[in-house]
Amino acid sequence: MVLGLRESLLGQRVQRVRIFCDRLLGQTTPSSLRRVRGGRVIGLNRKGKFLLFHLSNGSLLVFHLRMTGKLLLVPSASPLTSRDRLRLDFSGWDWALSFEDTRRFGSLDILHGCEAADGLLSELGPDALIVGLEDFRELLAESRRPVKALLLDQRVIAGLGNIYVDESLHRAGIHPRTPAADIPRPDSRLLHASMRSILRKAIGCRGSSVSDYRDSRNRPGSFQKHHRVYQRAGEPCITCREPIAYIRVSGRGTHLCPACQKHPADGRRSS
DNA sequence: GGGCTCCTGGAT
DNA sequence: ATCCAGGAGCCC
Repeated sequence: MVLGLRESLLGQRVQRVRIFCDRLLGQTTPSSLRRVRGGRVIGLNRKGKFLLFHLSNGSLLVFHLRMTGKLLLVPSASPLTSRDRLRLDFSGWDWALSFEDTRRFGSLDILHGCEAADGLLSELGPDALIVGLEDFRELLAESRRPVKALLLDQRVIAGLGNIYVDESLHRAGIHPRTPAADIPRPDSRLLHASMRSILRKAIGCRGSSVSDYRDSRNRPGSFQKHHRVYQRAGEPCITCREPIAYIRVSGRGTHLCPACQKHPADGRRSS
């Protein structure tokens, strides 16, 4: 998402911001909206699941798409629809940025100057694509929570969601309920590697479109074609043909292969 | 940890 | 009608 937006938006000057959703509006103030106007997009980055628009006037727009959010480039002349939650117009450009979000869980925070370092982003753990193997191992070693819960916790490690956690654990052969600290060194190396390669590949595929995700040019992602467990309950495991199971782990629907991903306690319990 | 909440819509 | 969903914050 960032890559696609960056090539089109970088250098554009914000002409106006319109918000059509009370929830989104509640997160902003009229004065902070005013301060955004006239700023040029000088940087577009990602931090975990947050999208950061740096403007030349010191404003920082922080989007989070949550489950159903989309940032779409639309012709600036295109009429507003009931799906539009926000519209960003740019000076002298025939494209606009539209934020659509069926379930309205998405967010926009507008920060200025030094505020940018506070709150929100400061709580985030290291990005899953940046954290090194040894730091990753330390994060695991410090907790006995189920490894799935740990990987989903953005304060521990930022950027992973339900799909990529399930896929990473499957490829590393780790049961999602394994206490993180119990993961042996060879397995944590595997997990670190699979997490990185899956995220890189998924980004290359422009994400996974389980239902309605679209990139900024309204194209679905294609990584769902490479899912080995997510939404494959009952279908044979790619590696061992065992049917993929569906369970609940720390409140989240979880897909795994019961044969490839053994829980360490299973052996003890059955003997 | 588990459970509930914020929302809307699709599948069954 | 009921269950489920790419997320995450709040409560006990």
